Amino acid sequence: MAEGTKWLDHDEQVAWRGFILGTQLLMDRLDRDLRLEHGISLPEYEILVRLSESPGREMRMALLADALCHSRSRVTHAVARMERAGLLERSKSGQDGRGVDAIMSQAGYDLLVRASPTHVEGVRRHLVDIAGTDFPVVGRVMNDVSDRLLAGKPASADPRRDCS
Amino acid sequence: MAEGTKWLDHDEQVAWRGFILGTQLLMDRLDRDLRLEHGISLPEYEILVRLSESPGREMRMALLADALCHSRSRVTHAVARMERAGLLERSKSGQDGRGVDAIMSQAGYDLLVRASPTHVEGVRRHLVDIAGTDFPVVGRVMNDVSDRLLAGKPASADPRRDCS
DNA sequence: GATCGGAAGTTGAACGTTCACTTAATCGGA
DNA sequence: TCCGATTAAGTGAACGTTCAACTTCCGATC
Repeated sequence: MAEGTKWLDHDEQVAWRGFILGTQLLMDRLDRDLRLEHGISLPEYEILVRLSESPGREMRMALLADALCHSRSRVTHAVARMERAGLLERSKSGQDGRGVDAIMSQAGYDLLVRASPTHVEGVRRHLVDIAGTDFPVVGRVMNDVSDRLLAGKPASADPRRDCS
Repeated sequence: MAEGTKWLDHDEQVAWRGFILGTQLLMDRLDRDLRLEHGISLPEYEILVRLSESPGREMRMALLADALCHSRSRVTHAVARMERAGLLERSKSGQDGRGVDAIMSQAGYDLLVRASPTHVEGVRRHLVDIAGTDFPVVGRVMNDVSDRLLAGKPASADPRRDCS
């Protein structure tokens, strides 16, 4: 124990375990609520959100992957499942012969409209309201954490488009 | 959009997305580091930590599940894999004929000793140091989130032993 | 001292993610 | 213009978690 490692003191330990447990319980809860009430998972919901914010409600697969910080493979599988469920369609992108656009369907948009109150109210009830005036602090810290962990992996060549 | 839902304003939205992305990247990174350097996942590491803190370095399966807030089934599978890997053993508990104890092996303890610097340094570098003086705030918030989400589900009958 | 409800743990299938590999299309110099 | 490198996307197997049974055992009740 006398190596160079600087261990966590008691308070840090309590904070860290609270962090791990809290995030785990929070994400589990948000996921569960979406599944039970709308038959959709949190990752799927996030894909719908990104598509809905993109012009034409469509997005290149790679852009979707970068925005969510998911692997290309993961997005391929997820989009394939969602296409089977009728939430979106795929079509070869015009410009780049390799590219594929994921295009939100009306059913997908309708589902998002129905599901978003569930999600937002969950986020409020289980995090925002509990954090109170400290919520901006938590947000800033976790944004810094993201920035630090993203630095060094330029991900995509497009500036300002990585994991937004 | 004119229902009762109170949507997130711009700053809240930025904070929330930073939170989701930051926790995701952080956990992925800690998991990856443990896997690459020690061939163990973060959930497996957490099991080793709990066992190491328990008297006799052994723990009832249900206690382990409650402490980590994992399902019984999940712990059964994880412990089975770790037993195969020689990190621990299982033996029927004396008192309760239904009970099973997970007992850390010397190899498991040695692995924990080797892996913990990796983990702790990762937590420091990627979260504690970045949060700086705000880290206690983050810890308090996430502990409150945990408490709120645990309230209502007494989990185990043992007071003060739920998901510690 | 039999019976019924519940708790502890396991099992196997289904599902979603990761990983390594493959295919196809584009880009950038020689 | 041709060729090698790179990028976009998909594929299928492996892995870990969830879910719904299921078995075994405890404990309370009458």
